[in-house]
Formats: sequence, structure tokens, C-alpha cells
Amino acid sequence: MVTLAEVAQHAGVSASTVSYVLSGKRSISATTRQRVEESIRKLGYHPNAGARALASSRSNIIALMVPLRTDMYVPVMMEIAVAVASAARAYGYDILLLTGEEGPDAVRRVTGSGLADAMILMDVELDDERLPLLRGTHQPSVLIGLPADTEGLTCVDLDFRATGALCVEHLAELGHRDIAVIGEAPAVYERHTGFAERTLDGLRTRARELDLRLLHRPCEAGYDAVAATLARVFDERPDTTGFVVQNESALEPLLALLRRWGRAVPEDVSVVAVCPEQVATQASVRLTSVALPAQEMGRRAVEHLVAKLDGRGSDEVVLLAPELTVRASSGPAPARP
Amino acid sequence: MVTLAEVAQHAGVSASTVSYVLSGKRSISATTRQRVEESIRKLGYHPNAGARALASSRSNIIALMVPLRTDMYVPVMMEIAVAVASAARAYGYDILLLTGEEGPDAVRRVTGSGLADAMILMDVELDDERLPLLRGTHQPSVLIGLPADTEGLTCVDLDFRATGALCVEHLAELGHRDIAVIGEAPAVYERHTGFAERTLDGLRTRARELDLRLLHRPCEAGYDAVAATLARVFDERPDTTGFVVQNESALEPLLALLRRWGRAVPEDVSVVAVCPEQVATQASVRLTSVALPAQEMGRRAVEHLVAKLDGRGSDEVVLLAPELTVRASSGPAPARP
DNA sequence: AGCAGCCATTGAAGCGCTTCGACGATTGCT
DNA sequence: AGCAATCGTCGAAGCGCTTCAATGGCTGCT
Repeated sequence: MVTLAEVAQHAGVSASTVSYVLSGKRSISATTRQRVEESIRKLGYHPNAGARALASSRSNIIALMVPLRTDMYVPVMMEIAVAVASAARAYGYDILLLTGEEGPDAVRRVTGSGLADAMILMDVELDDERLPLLRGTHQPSVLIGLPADTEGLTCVDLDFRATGALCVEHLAELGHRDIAVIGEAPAVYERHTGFAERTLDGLRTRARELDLRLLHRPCEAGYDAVAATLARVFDERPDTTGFVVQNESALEPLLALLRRWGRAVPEDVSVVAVCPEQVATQASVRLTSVALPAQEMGRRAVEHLVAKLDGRGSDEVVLLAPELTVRASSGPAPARP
Repeated sequence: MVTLAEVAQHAGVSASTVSYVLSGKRSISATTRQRVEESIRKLGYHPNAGARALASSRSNIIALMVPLRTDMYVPVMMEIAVAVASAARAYGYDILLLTGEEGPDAVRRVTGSGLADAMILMDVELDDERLPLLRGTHQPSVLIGLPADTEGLTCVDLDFRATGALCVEHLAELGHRDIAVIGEAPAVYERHTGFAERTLDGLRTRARELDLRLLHRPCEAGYDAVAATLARVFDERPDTTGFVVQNESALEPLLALLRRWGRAVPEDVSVVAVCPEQVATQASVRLTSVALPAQEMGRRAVEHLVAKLDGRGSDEVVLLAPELTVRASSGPAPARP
């Protein structure tokens, strides 16, 4: 294993000079720099991460806590995680992957041990038990998601309240009066996940303002669960003509079931989805949807974190404005009988 | 920040004693141990990861290289990643998340810097460019996937060749003579991904042995792509009654399209999928399938890696035996006209 | 010519931990 | 009772790096 000292010797300079060449924290003459860089290349030198972390108390690692749950739509999480990893690398950081399993202990462990310089938390609940810990430490962190109290926190998230409102407005403009919301699995609401509750709030508020009737039904994944939910919806509100779906795994079953019920999309019923663009465009009907900007959220989270680590940036709540794209799954409400 | 020395002082012992209490590498009297543990708890001490890594040249981190690609079915990857993370934690290791982006450089960087003690590589190609590097280093590694040449490597994977054979056998037993394979996206084959090619090989070999006609069509994700593929299949081989699908995102569209073509499942055509159990049971038809044991693969990979890190274990290729579960999507071939 | 100021470079201290050899105190043996 | 082996604890060295104060050689000014 090649060390700094060996590089220094090979280049005929002192160890500190090599260090300064590497970090650029002091000016180095062009000739020396070149000689050092040459030696580094020749010897195949890589700075030792542990030693560097010890001496500088900087690990250049960002911890990312992803949920372990199986009741969430995983691809979105994965997409965010990958975006975070890519963005972090661009700033010279690596990603430490923590699963939700350990819960708050993971936060303690990571901040306590200096394993990571900062944290990104996903799958935030409204009253998340990890938040007090984050507030109590000086380690920078960013949440992807929005808890109830954002005091002293930096959050990045899609504006799900506005998303809900936007979906309702779209359907209202098309003349729909009875709207059903096919939501995430019940467990997601039971643990008060921020995004789910906020969307619901946006939906309900706007529906009330526009004097629409709104039915919300959580829905497990799987064809049968969707079938049961849909049957219940048409049973309780036969006049339902508008659907808002915030549950990617329910989308394709729903479209299939609507066909089976003899309801044409978009002539008889309209469907608006909250899902990644890819899902919306690859479904059996090209879906009118509000995009879930996974990449952007991941990127923004990293940018804010890096800003904090560099002493720039402050606590801030970044809500990305939702954008609704009209595709083939929504149209004017059918004339009332 | 609390240090070892402070704990030692608080407990009235030397620093090395505290270290030995933590590592258990020397015997410590019960009373001393208790006193030290008490101090650790009281002061909220967490060992500094960097210092530990420097002194012991062990980071207790395993690097996991996941593909960045979008043409693969992500949930499986995610499931493996999460299983790896959980299993690793159980052995006291954390996971460093590397995206495929950096390619071989990431391997160099991680092994060179001592950032991680070992690596797990996913999405292995038959002739992967990262392999020479792994063979050239003394750092333990495990592949999830199977390259062409496994000399000097440890691999964990589902036996995809046997998987292919199993699917063909099942359909053959039911009397199907014309079988179509709906495969992964063309790009997956173009870069010679191990699992895709091996499955195909298993399918073809067994089909030849059993004297069946086999048609293989790669297929992009998305309803339209599946529609085009299916149309082509029925055009080229109108007598096709058996489908093997190794492309999770094509499953639901395929089932919907078969209905549209007026082919009942399983009365007119049988479908065998290679996919996670969850997908098979939640589809609109409960699918006969060979399970993709993501959890088990992740777990096994970690176990082998830990064994290597402990000086136990050796290079080995672990091929998990495929298991075919018969569900509602396969049945006897219809009588020939 | 003489001095201030700057630039490039260095030596040394120290980051917090592990680990090795050493040492006194027990213990078990003859 | 006397000696060897064992046990529990300690001090010190050192892991590979960063960083600070210090140094010497310049340049440019008066």
C-alpha cells in the first residue's frame, strides 16, 4: 500500500507538500505540482480514507437513510437514492446506505462515530422520531419529505398539497363532480407519512372549495385489492367519474378493471395519476399525471447538503411546484343522465 | 465529542483497557468491564470510525455496486440492496453505495483508499471489465451474478440456465409445442448480462432436447412495446400457446393484451414468469413463476463476504436452485385443430 | 542597499484508536 | 514453600494524514 510519505520521497518533497498538492489549500509552484502528480500516478497512490478522516475530521461521506418498507412504491425510492449517489459523487462525496431498520439509533451511531459528515433522510413521517436527534446535533442534514414541524430543518419535497389541489382542479375544469382517490396502502396513512397526508389535505381542501364530492380509499398493492376498492367506490358513489391515483402499483390494475366494468377512459371516467413520468407514459393508457420528480429531489437534497457542509446555505424548506401533464386518460365528464 | 481517553479517565482505567472491553480481544475482569460499560453509556461514547479504521486498517464497510441502468427491473435490485444492507448490519458492517456510473474506477478508488473492506458487485456482465481488477486485488469480493469466467471469484446467483430449462419443461409437460420468450430490453442482451444470456441458453437447450419450437423476442418496457412484440409473435408463430416472460414490466401489459387478442389464460395460452413472488401473486392473473430470490441472494452474498473477511471461506460459485410454483396462468395446451 | 512582504516549502504536532510487549498479581503445580 | 503459568491491566508506539507555525528565498519598494 502506497502512502503519502512514499509519494513525497519519490517526488523529493516533504509530505506536507504532497498533501497541499492534493487539497489545493496552499499555493504550490507549477513544477513541484507536476512532479508530485507524476509520482502519484506512477506509484498508483490513493489517500487512505481513514487517516484522512481522522486528521481532518471529515469523512466525505453522506449517509442516506432509505425506508425498508415494502408497502411503498420502491422504484421512486431507488430513483431518488441513485440520483443522490450520483449527485454526491459529483461533489466528491460517497453514500453510506442505511436502512430504516435501525431507526433513530442509526442517526446516533452515524453522528457519534463521524462515519458520515451529513445525512439525508427519506420517508419522513409527520412527527418523525428521528427529528429531535437531528435538531440536537450540529451535523447537517436534509429531509426528502416534509414533517409537521420544519423548525430548524432543511426539507426538499414535491409540494404535495398543491399536487392534490392541482389534480382536483383539473378534474373540476373538465366537469367532474364526483371524485374518488385511490391512495397508498393503509399503513402509509397510519404512520402519518408526510406526502400522503399532505396530498390528501390538498385534495380535500380544493374539493371543498370547488364544491366537489371526494371519496378517499387507501389501497393495498395487488390486483385483487384494487378490484375490491373499486367495487366499493362504485357501490358507494355510482356517479364517480374522476379518479386520482396516488399508488403506482394500483394504476395498471385499475385501468384493467375499469375496462372490465365497461367504463371507457377517458370517455366515461378520467384518471389522474401522481407518479413518475415513466410510469405515466408506459401504462396501457397514456396517463394524465403529476410527475414525481425523483431525480430532481435527490439532486436538490445533495446540493443543499453540500452548501451546508461548505458553510453556505441555511435551513430552508424547498417545495417543488407540481406540474400536471395532460395525456390520454382525462377528458370532459360525460353528460349527466 | 467524547473520546476513548475520556471514557478511560471517567472509568479510572487506561485507554487500552477500554479498547479491549470494546473489542473483546483480551480478557477483562467482570467488574472492570461493567465500570467501563457504565462510563460509555453515561458519556454517550461512540468510537470514531476514522481513527478505528486507521489504527486497525479495517473500515467495517462493504461497498455495494448497484447498476444505474434504467433498462433493468429496479425493484429486484432494490430488494437485493436492502437485503444486503440488513444482512451486513447484522455482522457489524455498513454499506457504501456505489452506482455503476464510475465503472472500474470505483473499484480502484475503493480498494486503494481502504474506504471499504470488501465489495459486492451487481449486474455482472459475462465479460465484465471490473473483474480483472477484482482478481488483481487482495480485497475480498462477491458477485451477485455470473460472469463467463468465474476463476478466482465468488459468485452468488440464481441458476438461470436451470431456470430456463425448468420453464420449458413445465410448458412441455402441459403439451405446449410452440413457445415464445418475452425477454428483457435489447440493451440487456447487447451488453451480455449474465443472467439474461444464461436463461436464454437454458431455454434453448431444453427446447431443442424436447423438440419444441422456441421464439425469443427482447422487449422494451411499456405497453406499446409489448403490444408490438406480441403482434409479431402471433404473426410469426400463430400456433404459440406457451409464453415465458423474463421482464417484469412486460407482464401486466402482456396479460391485458392477451385478453384483447381473445386468448384466455390458461385455457388458450399459458404464461410462465421469471419474477419476484410478490409480482407473481399480485398480477391480474396469479402467475405460474420461477421466483427471483432477491433477499436470499443478498443475504448469501454478505455471508460469503463476511466469511472471507474472517479468513474463512474460499472462492466458490453458489447457484441457487430455481423453484417453479404453479399458479393460475398455466394449464394444458389446447387441442390442436 | 536595505527592508517589508510575499511565496513556496518544511518539520512537527496531533487526530483517536488498536495493539504489542511488559508487568504485577494471582493461581496452580510440585 | 517455591516456581511457572496465567490473568488483567497498562504504557507507548504508531496507523497515514492534515495543518499550523516557522523558514528561507524572492520580489519590489524606497
